[in-house]
Amino acid sequence: MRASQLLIATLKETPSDAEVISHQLMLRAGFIRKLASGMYTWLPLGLRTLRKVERIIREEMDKAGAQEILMPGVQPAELWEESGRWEQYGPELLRLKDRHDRSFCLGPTHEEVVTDLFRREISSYKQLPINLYQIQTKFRDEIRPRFGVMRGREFIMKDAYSFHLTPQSLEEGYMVMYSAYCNIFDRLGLNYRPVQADSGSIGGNRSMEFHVLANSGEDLIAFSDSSDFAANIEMAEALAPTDERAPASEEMRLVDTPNTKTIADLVEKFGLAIEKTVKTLFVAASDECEADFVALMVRGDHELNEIKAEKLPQVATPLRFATEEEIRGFMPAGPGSLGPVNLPIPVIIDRTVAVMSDFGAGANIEGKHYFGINWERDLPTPEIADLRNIVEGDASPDGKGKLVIRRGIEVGHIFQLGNKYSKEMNATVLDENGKAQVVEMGCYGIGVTRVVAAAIEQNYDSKGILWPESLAPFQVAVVPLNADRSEQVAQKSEELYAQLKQAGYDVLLDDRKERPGVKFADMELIGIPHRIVISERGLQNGTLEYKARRDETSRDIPVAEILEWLKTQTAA
RNA sequence: CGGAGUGUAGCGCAGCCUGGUAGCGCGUCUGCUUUGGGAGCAGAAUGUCGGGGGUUCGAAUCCCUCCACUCCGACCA
Repeated sequence: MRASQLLIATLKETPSDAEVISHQLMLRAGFIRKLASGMYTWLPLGLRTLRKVERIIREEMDKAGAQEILMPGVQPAELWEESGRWEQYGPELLRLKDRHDRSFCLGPTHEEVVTDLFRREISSYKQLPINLYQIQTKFRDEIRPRFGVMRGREFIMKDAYSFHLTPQSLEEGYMVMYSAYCNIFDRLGLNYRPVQADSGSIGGNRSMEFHVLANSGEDLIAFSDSSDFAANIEMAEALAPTDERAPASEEMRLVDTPNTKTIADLVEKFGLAIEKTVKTLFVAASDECEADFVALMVRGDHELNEIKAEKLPQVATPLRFATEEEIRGFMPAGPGSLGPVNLPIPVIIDRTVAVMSDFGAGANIEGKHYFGINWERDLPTPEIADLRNIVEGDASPDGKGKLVIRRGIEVGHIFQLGNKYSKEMNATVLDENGKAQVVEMGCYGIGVTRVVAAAIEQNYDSKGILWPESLAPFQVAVVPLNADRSEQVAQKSEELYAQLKQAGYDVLLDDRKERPGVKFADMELIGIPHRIVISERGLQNGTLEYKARRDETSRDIPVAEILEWLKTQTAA
């Protein structure tokens, strides 16, 4: 490709609304432009990188035995009503009507469509297992799009769906996808980790996320410092403390605590150690609970984990916190003065709370707290559960080592859905006895556009992007200096350009009439991994100048050896 | 959805408080010079000051309203 025929829309200044580095660099390097909040146009350079990501994904999916299809971006409401998600999905699902007033949505995912396809086309167990995938534009009306293409509303996703006769077959298919994903992220040159994850709104059983490690990541991941355990913080189990509960040493006493609404206030005004305080949170109860609300308690310095809380049978799904009004409706105190003593509703305490002694909590009397509370002595120990988010330094749930917390960008997610959709939508095949069997499903996603941003978050310097070889829009930049004044330079650069193309390289010839500084700066900003400079000065000595994007300095290579040299560099 | 903020040339911004002919830097165009790290000089083009309404002799500036975008929050009792 000739630079003179390429839209190189680089920017010197950083657009003011770009927060994270990948967003800034994608704008500056001329990869994307914003059309509306969370929606971007991909410019030629950006599209080249996007296509490289897609190609790697396609190759590995095909190698793993999946078949590519393409489903519509707009989907009929009927399918979503059938699966129950028309009701469930909420405002993130962008709904629209056609001229006949029929309801549709912009597809945020394609379980319904693919399941419908399956039940129409596949009827025998002999056709299983099967894995169908597509690379498609999705639309999710995110509450708050941000960070450029990292959390856009419109984005490209590779989504695959597998169908199996038995859970064992599903497990096998899942593991095939697991290794395909590892191959994909290896080839993309990313520093990533597979982590145990919650299956979220899509539903189902086993699930793993693939995270690219980066400080700008929106997810928190917990790793063991001495095993390969890794889990999303939402999922990581907080083990019960190994310490026994210390014996009571204080009397329980009622203390006046006016205007003390928060744990921080309590710690500050009354000198209570934060580890000696508990938070009491009221959440809506499920139908199987007699009361309207349930009280959940975690230690003052811990956070409630909503996903864990939601899984408790007594707690309503989705989790909903009681409003102050609701609390005052049946309690003589408001939030800020709540605690376990004399509570008229069921109480569930975190494992850590269960081993606390001599602790402080609201007295359920406005403006008063009890200090020196002890389980069993002052009140019976309530039901105990794992309720909190893990914190750095907690014991690893696999019993090996301590947990470290890092940030990650979720770029892939694999699930075992089981029969959630196949059952609702009656996707069955005949088994060898001629009986209809509901199939088992798996689903496997990769955020294609997000991968591009994530790669930049991991690979940049003060001058611009440092593309991994496999993602760069071009592998090699051929940069002639002052070719318009030197016939020799012009000729040699054309010759080298042709040779490199011939040799199979993705090469950009910077034939623009620009000064050297401009060319260097652009090529570095864009992040092309290899640069060959052709100058009159060099040619007089019979050399070209080679510099890898990550190198500090360049080196002169004899003209005749440049192809051989480049081969050694790109192989590495 | 709650809170805060922004909207002025392609990009980055000043001007607004205190109403009076719309500015700066970068970019773009022309010419000359320059030519190994985002050039210099000279000249030029470019604006519904987000939209609508109001106040006023006069509105980018004050008031009302709508829109768009950004940030923070949306369990921390």
